[in-house]
Amino acid sequence: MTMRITIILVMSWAEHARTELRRSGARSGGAREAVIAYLGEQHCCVSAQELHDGLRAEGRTVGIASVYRALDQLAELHLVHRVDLDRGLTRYEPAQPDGEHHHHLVCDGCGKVETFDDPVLERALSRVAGSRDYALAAHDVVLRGACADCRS
Amino acid sequence: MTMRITIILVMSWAEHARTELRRSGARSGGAREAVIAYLGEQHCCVSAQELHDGLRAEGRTVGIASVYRALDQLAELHLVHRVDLDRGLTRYEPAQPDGEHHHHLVCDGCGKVETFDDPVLERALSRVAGSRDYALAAHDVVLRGACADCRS
DNA sequence: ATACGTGCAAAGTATTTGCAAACGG
DNA sequence: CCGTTTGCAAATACTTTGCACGTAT
Repeated sequence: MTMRITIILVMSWAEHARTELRRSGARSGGAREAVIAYLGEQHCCVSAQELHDGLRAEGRTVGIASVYRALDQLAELHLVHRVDLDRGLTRYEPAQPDGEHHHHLVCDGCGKVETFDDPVLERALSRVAGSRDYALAAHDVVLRGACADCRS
Repeated sequence: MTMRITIILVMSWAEHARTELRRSGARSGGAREAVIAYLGEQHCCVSAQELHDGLRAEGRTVGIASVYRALDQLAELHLVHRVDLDRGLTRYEPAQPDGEHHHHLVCDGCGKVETFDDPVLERALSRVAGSRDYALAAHDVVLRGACADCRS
């Protein structure tokens, strides 16, 4: 008789981020920990200001400079993606360790942000990068238009 | 006997922009004219500062505020596209009247910017927008990576 | 003539940096 | 202890706005 035991190791993004930070030689501190905890609960991108305000609303007061420093550090380790949806405002979202990601669809009317992913799109992007001999590190795709509600 | 005369009207982007501005009810002035002339000579996107410096180098001194105002107005009429390649810095490029456009490939190493366009990519984007019932107004695609030179 | 265009300076917004104090390993 | 992290304030970078004056139509 054979028994097969499968252990599924589920590590949340926040845990993953803490692990990678430790591995990179960083110490831990309250401000960055708060940023990680907050980001881990987001399903889509947030701006530094939103993050700052969100933490304040939870009672954790963190200097805005520390928010930016934490985000920089996380981006450096590829733990967050920077997303530019509005000009002049950077948004950040947790990056999945397995490279899984999505893109954004923004409604010009109501500002609503939806996400999507599309294998054909991804293949087209890889093909373009390959044909120009670029080692692709990141890619951003933003679609803008009027959603069904805003058109009716 | 029938004679068919085909007149191919080639209008430069700058001429087209002037025409559209006039049609929109705008008057003409030195600052905006300098911006249009400068943009018309660009093959790819430039920032407001680059444009301002470029004009100054040519001896045409234009207030930076007028540069921004001209760019806003041109963007409003869809005569220029705004392009975000770096966070916190908007670039502008002439928009072809026929909707023809390209996307950008940025080298993380040397900062070089190349352009590309790809029909498969465009179709994939249209399909995504359609499936979500969005009337697509614009789309931005930026690929980032290391170019062949920077990898060797 | 009258609104639009322009330049300057001031204000605004997002982000970064200098520095001294607090803190973690 | 010693180097990292943090908060504050000041600095920076880019862009917008207020206002007085010039200019095109």
